[in-house]
Amino acid sequence: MRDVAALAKVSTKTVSRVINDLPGAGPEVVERVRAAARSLGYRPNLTASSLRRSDRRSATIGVLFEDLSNPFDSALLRAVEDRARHNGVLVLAGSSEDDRTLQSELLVSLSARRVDGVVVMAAGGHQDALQQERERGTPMVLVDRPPTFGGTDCVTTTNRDSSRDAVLQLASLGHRDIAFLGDRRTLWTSQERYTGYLEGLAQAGLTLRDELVRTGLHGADLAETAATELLDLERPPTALFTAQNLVTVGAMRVLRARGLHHHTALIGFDDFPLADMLEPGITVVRQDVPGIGRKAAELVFARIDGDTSPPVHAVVPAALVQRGSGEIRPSTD
Amino acid sequence: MRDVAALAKVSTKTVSRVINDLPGAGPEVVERVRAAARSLGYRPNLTASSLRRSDRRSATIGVLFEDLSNPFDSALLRAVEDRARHNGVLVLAGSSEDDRTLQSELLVSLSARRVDGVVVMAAGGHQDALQQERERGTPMVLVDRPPTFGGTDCVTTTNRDSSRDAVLQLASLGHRDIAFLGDRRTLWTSQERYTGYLEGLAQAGLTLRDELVRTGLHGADLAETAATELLDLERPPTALFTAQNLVTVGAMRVLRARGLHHHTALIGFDDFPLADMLEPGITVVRQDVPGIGRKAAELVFARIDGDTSPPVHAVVPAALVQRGSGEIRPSTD
DNA sequence: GTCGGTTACGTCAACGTTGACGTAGGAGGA
DNA sequence: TCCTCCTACGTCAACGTTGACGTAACCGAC
Repeated sequence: MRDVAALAKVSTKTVSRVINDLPGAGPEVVERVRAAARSLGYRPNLTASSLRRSDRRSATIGVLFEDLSNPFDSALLRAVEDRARHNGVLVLAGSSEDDRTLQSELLVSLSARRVDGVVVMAAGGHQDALQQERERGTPMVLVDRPPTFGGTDCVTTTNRDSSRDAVLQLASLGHRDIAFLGDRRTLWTSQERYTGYLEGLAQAGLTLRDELVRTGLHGADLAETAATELLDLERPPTALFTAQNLVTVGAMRVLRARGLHHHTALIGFDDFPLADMLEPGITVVRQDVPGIGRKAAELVFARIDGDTSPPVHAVVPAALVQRGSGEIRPSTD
Repeated sequence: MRDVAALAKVSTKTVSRVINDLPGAGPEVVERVRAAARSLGYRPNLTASSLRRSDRRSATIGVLFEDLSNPFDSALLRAVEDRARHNGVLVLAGSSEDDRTLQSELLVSLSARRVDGVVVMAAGGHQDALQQERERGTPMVLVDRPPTFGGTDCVTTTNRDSSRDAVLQLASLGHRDIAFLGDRRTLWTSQERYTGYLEGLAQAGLTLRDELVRTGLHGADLAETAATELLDLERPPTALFTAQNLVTVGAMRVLRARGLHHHTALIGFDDFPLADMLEPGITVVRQDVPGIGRKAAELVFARIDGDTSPPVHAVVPAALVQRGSGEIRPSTD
């Protein structure tokens, strides 16, 4: 910047004015400075600028999801990114791997870089680190899972209602033995979906069979094992409700391996690519992922802009997408 | 920091020493400073620190891919992120949407934040903005597509060789009419895969039928149209080589709609989730995405650490994964 | 002609941190 | 005893930028 000022024979302050399109620079000087900046390949230093400016904004937000390579997470990231770009804001992204220690470290890293706000998919268990960061004043929005502490916005989907609807659809087709396969119980979404499952059973007048409930299935492999065990029961389920997409994939693998994919009904929570291309197509509860991301980004930016209205828990509706697997009737033998 | 210093009754410089674990602070003082920092909730400001430090590192790198919600891109991002975390480095991520203007703007944004280096999936067409940034001294590694300018590392896969192998496999099964469906011709990968296709045909002693080549298929919809047209030919292809994953999906949809998925062979470039769950499973050329990401990250970090050896073009081998669709023989009617 | 107002600059200090360097006090050796 | 060296601090300035404020020149109005 000093070099540009010297070359254009003005003060650095005037260069600053030109760069930021502030008034107080004559047209001729503006042109001279622009030319000098171009010829020297000058790039303003945003970090220095934000250090000095009164608003102290870094025009950067942090995004802390479980696994950026997961389609759900990456679609969410993309939605947040689009909204951020719209505001001239860049995104620092990290994967917490659902590990509180790692999440906490990443949060400190983001904080050290003075991000203007964060969008977090909270790791399971206590949220002390998140709460602490929030209490330091960092604008924060939780996605997918709500905070266990107060004063913080979040965006989730209709986990319970949509799960209930899925179970009700299976029941209405005549299924009486509907299994629940869920992710780790520490996850709020898992619990909600399980509650929805229970509500669905109750509403349909079905009684819960405990041995048809398998949880703690983190990853497709564990889901495969669980599905295998379920199908080996003396009275196996005629329908499966899988409460997470990797679990759905694991269950599908087993059904397919046993040639049951046209006989055992399956509804999964969370859509996944090509679910429509399988035979049968997989009926799923589809979350509005871009909608969730957009909403989350809108909330952070509103808070960053000083919105002090009471915290919001936005719920973005999910929809049941019928593709075949969830419309299979129980075998009549 | 001043507050911490005041509370611990030392100078800010001593606080700095304690925070950075530098020698020159007595054990008692260290403890006092630590306690003060804790009680005040002090967080060092990395941007101010990097402004002042001599190495001028921001401990942040930029990642500029085409679309972060694309599974290929997000898997790559994750691999880079893992390697970065290992170095205590955070990742600023952006989607260029294969738009040079947008890519250039994002590059300027990254540069303004003084990232230590960038990993870029170059947008199609000229690479003036990339070259300019590179010439400013920013460590840069291109992934998926090589630079059109010199002095820059890149990591790609065996586009040509693997495409040739795919075509040779189809030819060895007896296919003589093998179609090529490719993405936009401005993309280097598209061109390479097409060249591999030509080499395969030549090596198998087959002659190229121009009407079996369709390119410029950006997205599954265009691929569907092209596949439909191909199958409507008087002498339709008995095998398809689809050179990008969305193109593969589009082609699959059409084959399925026409009931040809067990009769027309299909090999796609790039794996995608659940390709093994379809009927038939889709034979693909699978890139080693984590390997590419890891290598790219290693290269940037080496350059950031001052490695001045000649630029490298790393080639990470892809593998043909046989799942059924690529092993279909031509109908004998 | 004088005055208030505006425009187009410049000067200075500060944002939070650290490199360079200074200094006081104690340990150790000749 | 005196000098040297080391340790444990502190002081100062600077990184690149901008807010606050100053100032010189010019304009129009009375």
